[in-house]
Amino acid sequence: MLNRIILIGRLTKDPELRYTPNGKAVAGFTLAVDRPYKNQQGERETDFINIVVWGKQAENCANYLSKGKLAAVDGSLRIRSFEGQDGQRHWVAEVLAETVRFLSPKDKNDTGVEEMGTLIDFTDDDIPF
Amino acid sequence: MLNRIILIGRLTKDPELRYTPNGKAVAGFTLAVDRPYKNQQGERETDFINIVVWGKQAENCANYLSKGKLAAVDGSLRIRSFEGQDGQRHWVAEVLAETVRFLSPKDKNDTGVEEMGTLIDFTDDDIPF
Amino acid sequence: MLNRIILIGRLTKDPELRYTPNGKAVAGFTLAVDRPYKNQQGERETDFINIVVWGKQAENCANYLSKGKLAAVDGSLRIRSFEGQDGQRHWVAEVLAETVRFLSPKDKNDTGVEEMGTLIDFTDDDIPF
Amino acid sequence: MLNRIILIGRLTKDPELRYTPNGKAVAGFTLAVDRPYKNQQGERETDFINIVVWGKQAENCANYLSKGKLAAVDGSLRIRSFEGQDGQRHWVAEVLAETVRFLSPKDKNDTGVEEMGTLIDFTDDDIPF
DNA sequence: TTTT
DNA sequence: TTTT
Repeated sequence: MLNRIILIGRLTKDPELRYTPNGKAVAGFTLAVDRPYKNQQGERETDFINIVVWGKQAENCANYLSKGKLAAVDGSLRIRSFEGQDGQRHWVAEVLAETVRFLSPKDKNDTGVEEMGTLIDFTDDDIPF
Repeated sequence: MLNRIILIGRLTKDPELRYTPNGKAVAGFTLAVDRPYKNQQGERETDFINIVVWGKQAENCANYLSKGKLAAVDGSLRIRSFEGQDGQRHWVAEVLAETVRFLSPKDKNDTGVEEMGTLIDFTDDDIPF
Repeated sequence: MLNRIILIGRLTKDPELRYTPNGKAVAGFTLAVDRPYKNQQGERETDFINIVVWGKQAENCANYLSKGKLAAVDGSLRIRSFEGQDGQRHWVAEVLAETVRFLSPKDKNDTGVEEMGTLIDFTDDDIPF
Repeated sequence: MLNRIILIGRLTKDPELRYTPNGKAVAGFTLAVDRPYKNQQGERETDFINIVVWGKQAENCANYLSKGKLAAVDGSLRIRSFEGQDGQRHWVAEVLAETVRFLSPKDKNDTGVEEMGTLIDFTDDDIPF
């Protein structure tokens, strides 16, 4: 019915870019997202969350993101079921990104932010009321 | 850079449906969203938030939503500037809905939920990794 | 850094309520969240997402939610690692709910919505600017 | 019922820090949030969104944020009504921040991210199922 | 200009 | 009353 997730974190590795048989680009990477509080042992914990992104944005991610870079993801949570090597059914969570934003400055002498448009292009007519 | 808002509330009136000169449908309505806590006077407060939705979803809202109905909106916050009747510049906030969900059962003998697809149709190829 | 997820779906079973050794209530349930689009075979898919909620809200969920009821969850995504029965390390995703809203009318003759306050209580002083 | 907004943008000015009569800190600032697409004139538009944040986080914002800095805000949208200088009732939108994240590196030779914990501290007991 |  |  409604499924919306927003994450900010750092890439654990460079993105992996693949193409489907029909030539559509798809990129995958993992985001390390620190929890805001410390646990009972006084240590900060981190969730490692798999991200999948399609099309032009996948190629942009492969070009502009790399290990350690800060990124924001806006998408939805998918629970994918797959057959394990043990013949068992397993589930894996991944975030299907609708939008990815690049939050790390391009280089150390630059405070700018590499940005990426969404692929969805709303028409911005005047509203008649 | 990133602008995402999710609301659940009740319509204060029936939606208004208009068409732009180029024939594009646009609907507007106000959502009454109760705050989760009481204020110092012990009363529950409410935010009245204007929603704008375009295209096929606008027509669906006009058909399926009405005063008092419960709805969820997923979209972005816009601050629109306009010239007041006093010649002054004013600002108004409104939510541009990307998705609207109808949460009120169709009728009293039904617990189902009227649902509306998004207009954006992701392709769901197999992920090659 | 930032981890926010909002879901609307139906419970696949009644919530399970437990207590930790130190007497803290915790409830678990699974939400069936339909995807907004159909897949290539023309069928609607569903994500089954595990929810965990603590404290007073856990007890409210156990009292007011049951199989098939519609609920909204606002929380964060956790990836928990555990030792499988096969001695292997596995990961499971779950949503730690900060807020749960009950969206199903109490009974068929009622269009009202059972609501639950958040546990977090902001003070609502006047803003001095 | 549910009111959640997540924004990433840049401060248009330094934050303003005030204290209520009862000594509670409150900070206000405006976030410039670029829209992801260009309008019909081919220009990128921006929403200027007022943020309010209370308590310890208000003081952290005053200390670590300044004009031009990148920040993420997670909170709720409030529509506040006030008496205009013309005796008229007006409405203003503002975001009550629950969490603010500082996304600009501390200085040019540092890619780190200044971070701020939430004030809300979940207990992280083991989940008994 | 406000809904249950 | 606007940021990069």
